[in-house]
Amino acid sequence: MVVTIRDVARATGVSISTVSRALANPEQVAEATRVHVQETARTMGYRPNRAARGLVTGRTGSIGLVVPDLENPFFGSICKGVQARARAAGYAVFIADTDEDPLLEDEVVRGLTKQVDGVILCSPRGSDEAVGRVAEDSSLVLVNRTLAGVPSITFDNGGGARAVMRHLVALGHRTIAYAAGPITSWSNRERDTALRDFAEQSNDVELIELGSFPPVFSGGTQAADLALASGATAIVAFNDLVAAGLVDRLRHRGITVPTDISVTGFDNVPMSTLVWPNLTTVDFPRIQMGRASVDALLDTVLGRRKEPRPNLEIPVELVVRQSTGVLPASRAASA
Amino acid sequence: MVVTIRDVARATGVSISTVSRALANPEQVAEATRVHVQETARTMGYRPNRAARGLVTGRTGSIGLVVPDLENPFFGSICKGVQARARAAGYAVFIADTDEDPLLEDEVVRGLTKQVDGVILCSPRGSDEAVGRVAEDSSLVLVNRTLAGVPSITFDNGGGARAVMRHLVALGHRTIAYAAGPITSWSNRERDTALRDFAEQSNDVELIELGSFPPVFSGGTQAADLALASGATAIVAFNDLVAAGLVDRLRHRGITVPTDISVTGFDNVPMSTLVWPNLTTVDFPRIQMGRASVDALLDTVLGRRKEPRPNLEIPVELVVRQSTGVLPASRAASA
DNA sequence: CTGAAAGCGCTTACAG
DNA sequence: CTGAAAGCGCTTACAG
Repeated sequence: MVVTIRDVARATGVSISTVSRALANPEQVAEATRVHVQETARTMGYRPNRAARGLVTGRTGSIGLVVPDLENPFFGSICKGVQARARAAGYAVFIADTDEDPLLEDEVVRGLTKQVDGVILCSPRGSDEAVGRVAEDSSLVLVNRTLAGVPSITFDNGGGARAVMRHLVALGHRTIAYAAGPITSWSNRERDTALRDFAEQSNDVELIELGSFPPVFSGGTQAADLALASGATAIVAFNDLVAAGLVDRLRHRGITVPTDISVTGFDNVPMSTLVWPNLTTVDFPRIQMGRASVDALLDTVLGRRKEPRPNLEIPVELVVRQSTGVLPASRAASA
Repeated sequence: MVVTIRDVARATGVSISTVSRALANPEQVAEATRVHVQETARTMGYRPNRAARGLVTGRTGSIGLVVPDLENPFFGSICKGVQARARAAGYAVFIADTDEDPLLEDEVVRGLTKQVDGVILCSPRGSDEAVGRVAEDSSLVLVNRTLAGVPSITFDNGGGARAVMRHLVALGHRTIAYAAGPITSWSNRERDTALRDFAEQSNDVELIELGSFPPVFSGGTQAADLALASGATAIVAFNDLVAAGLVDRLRHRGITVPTDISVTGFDNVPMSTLVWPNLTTVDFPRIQMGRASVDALLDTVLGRRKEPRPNLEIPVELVVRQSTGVLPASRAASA
């Protein structure tokens, strides 16, 4: 039922070697033969068996993509970018969801490594040691984190955090709270450090660290009361979900955003324009990151690049919407 | 660098046949040999090359998953379910995003079919003919749509629609509007039919069809003004995004949900609890659907089931939240 | 420019 | 219970 190279050879009257060449290295075959073979292959619906090809070439034509949670739209977008670019390059994509479990991640990557030419790993949780070990026996590109000696792509978290601070300061805010994400999160550390450095370098801005919260809606609910008690006039949330939780809890406490207090997020997930007020946030071009990670992987897999390219940082952009406003006059004195 | 069955055979002092058996069919090998081989294989970090195995067995150990849009959380959840169940069954998952393009879908499925044992196809857009043709030369399971002779899994859209109607009628509503989704959408047709049938069978309920809208936030924005003009006291939206757009536009028009008018969605996406008021909606257990689709595929691929199982319908559940309320007294007369 | 042959890493009748 | 051999569908030196 399924047509093989042998069927095409028989139908064309040439050897399987010639069929193989006509399809994979057309320039090695006489024009007449080439055309005939290609034509026949197409009408017969022949598609080379990739597994068989991979066995001899050592290339599978597939890449692996490992993400912590497919349900999270952040990773969904990355998948989309990876998928699109991989297809354009003729690669198929294996996907694996690690459920935020570092052990599962390790197991999954190892299971995948034989079946693919390289792996794109979105691993916010795994330890440096675990990731480093994996990098030894497979071509790896890290997304959203760095590790010495391993190519990676990250967003410019620091730049985003500074843009947020500049924006809030321009609106008159001087006492700013940060509702941090998981301490194990690389993104969180980058943002936190940039926020703190910014505050230290401007002598009249105070940064209040509210603590670490789950990176979800209820994390924001928790953080809201602490933020109010802290006396901050603006709250920087670890991400949009936390920001949404903050806004919701503040409303229940009778506080209006942005009239009474300003709130910002990170990520610019679609939801950020669905809550009211629309969230001021930092846009992370996730599809672009997905595409870039495929390029980086193919660079190393195909040996297209001689000098190692340790990390590529993707610029991000502040998106100002309705959740930030000028410092309320009544609070100006407290600053 | 990579360890093959030959390396294990050499290290163990047996033939590669025995190594193969000890690993794949342990009961065919003497206990002592089996233990020794298994032990050695493990310490050497041997993993059978799936491509090579597939070449001889005719089974790839992989399945394909084709979705219209990975960025859409609805499909992200399905992916997650598919992924989890596939891994549990020892299968790897190829993923493909068709960008809502029926032509690309066809091409992608054909490209995949050689590399996998079967395909799970989430294809709300492709024509019956196109899908039928694909079904001929690959093991297929359809998600969220049916087609004669092809196994499929769907949600009980009709049951969900009826539950919504019963709920609204119990709250006193008699004039109910439907903001429909794309007319090409199978889910939309199912919901629409059930809503209409329900209205026809109860002699005092009127269903007003507002027309077809894009299944996104702005679709709801469009529908809101039509709904208001229609005189309906409750609006059933095609999905949660449309419902969110409706609520938002109604607020801008000075209408309060649910005091003045009730709104419901479908899907129960995470966002439905982030908008205010939280949406009354119909929960679709998407992860469960992902898992069920893998089971259905393996049933046919592995021939585990003799009689064909044409369609499995997954029950759904009404989730009552804050966007629906009793019919306002001022409007009771108009019903 | 083309074909015969070897071989990629495995599984599985077939003998013993 | 175990091994030698054939073969899955391809690619690629090696001859010609």
